[in-house]
Amino acid sequence: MSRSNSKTGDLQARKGTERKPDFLPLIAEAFVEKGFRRTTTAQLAERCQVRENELYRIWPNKKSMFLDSIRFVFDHVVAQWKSGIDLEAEATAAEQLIANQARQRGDSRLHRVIFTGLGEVDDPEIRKALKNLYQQFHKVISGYVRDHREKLRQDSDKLKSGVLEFSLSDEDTAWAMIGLGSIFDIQHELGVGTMARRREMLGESISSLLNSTKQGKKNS
Amino acid sequence: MSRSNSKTGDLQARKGTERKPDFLPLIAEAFVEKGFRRTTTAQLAERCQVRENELYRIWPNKKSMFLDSIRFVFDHVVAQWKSGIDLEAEATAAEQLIANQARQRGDSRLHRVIFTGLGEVDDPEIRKALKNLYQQFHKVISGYVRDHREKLRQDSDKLKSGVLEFSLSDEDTAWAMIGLGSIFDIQHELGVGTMARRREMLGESISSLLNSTKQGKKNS
DNA sequence: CACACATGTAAGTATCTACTTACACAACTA
DNA sequence: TAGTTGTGTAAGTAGATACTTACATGTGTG
Repeated sequence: MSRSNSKTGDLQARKGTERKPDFLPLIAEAFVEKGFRRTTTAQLAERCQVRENELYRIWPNKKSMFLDSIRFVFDHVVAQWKSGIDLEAEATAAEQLIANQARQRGDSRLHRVIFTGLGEVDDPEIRKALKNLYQQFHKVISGYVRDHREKLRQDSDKLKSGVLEFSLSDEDTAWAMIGLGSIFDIQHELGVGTMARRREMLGESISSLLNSTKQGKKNS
Repeated sequence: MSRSNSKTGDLQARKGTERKPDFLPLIAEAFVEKGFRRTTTAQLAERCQVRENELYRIWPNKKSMFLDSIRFVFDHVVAQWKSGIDLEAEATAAEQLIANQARQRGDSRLHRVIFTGLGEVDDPEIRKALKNLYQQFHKVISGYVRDHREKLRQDSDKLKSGVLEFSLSDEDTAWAMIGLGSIFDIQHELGVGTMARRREMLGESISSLLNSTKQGKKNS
């Protein structure tokens, strides 16, 4: 009867406060589906198959459940990115990320958490958590952009001399990629266009920004 | 004492149901600041300097106040765009729009309405209104992109033959521009980076997409 | 003036919901 | 066994808030 199995699908596997890791995925899922305001603590308890006060023994209030959920979903998304990238492959990580994004994006529905969170930015803690989330995303993606362009530069050196200079900095490019992902999510959420067209838009626009060089730009 | 002055700052200028155009800007402003859920009908009434039931004589419920506000803000933003564009100027409308965006964006805070609205997309009416809003934005911007590129093509013909072919379709470019605007708003909202850097990111990335041609793209 | 009707004021209601409290029961410890 | 501590159940509370109702006060029209 004592707990010995450390992880199962059984919600009774762990006891009391230790069950936080069991509950968090369920709670995060609820927030992802409904957002912060529209998710009630009663619903959260029901998903976890406990009473509300069990949750309040773990978290002090609903907001901290939400903050934990933001972090959880972020970790989940980044892990998903990394699992889809083969470092041995000939395509750069950035290229693989684009290809995967166009395929997977919309599954995680991270944006639901983010958008409803953005409606609560008056709260400094939520604001801070979201800012942190974006900055971490940006850091990861910037790294991919840098590596990608490094490789482009090396390939270019072999053919002709002259250093490649890109239109946008790696950092700006990374931000732009995040923005393009956002509009993809919004289109998806609202049912604008078809999935095929959204994918094309995402893939083409990102690779255009990734690869556009100053030489390649218009005259004047 | 009777109403004769049709438009003043005075909220008593019009009477009853006719005062909708007086109230709507104030209501829209409230939603822009706080979003849908966090704005209470009591606050709306206070802003309009009437009791709540006055508002309920005009609108059947809070949601339809929100729907009207979405349309109002959209009109406001598009009017602002157009007022900033000089059709006689040598720069294309798209170029002027970019320059103006980098300067003005963040004033309207349209995104607040949109983001909190995106948290309510379960509601079919709100979903529809937002979808419509995005599609109208897209239509306007697509037109700017088309005109801009038309001019580029004409200029190009004079110098050298060979038709310019752009990396992205006009439509995809327009969507991408909207996405880049979104991330600008998000950065602004969260206080990520400085305004100068955000502006640079927005301006550079948009003009890169606007002007990037297939010839200009990488080899292979 | 008298009547109909629109508008303003104020109080109320029903519902929702985050969070709490009271308490029974079981397990471990002395 | 007795006490303490942790866990589960159920009910409750206090506050917020969308929306309503009752009624007083004009206001225009015959």
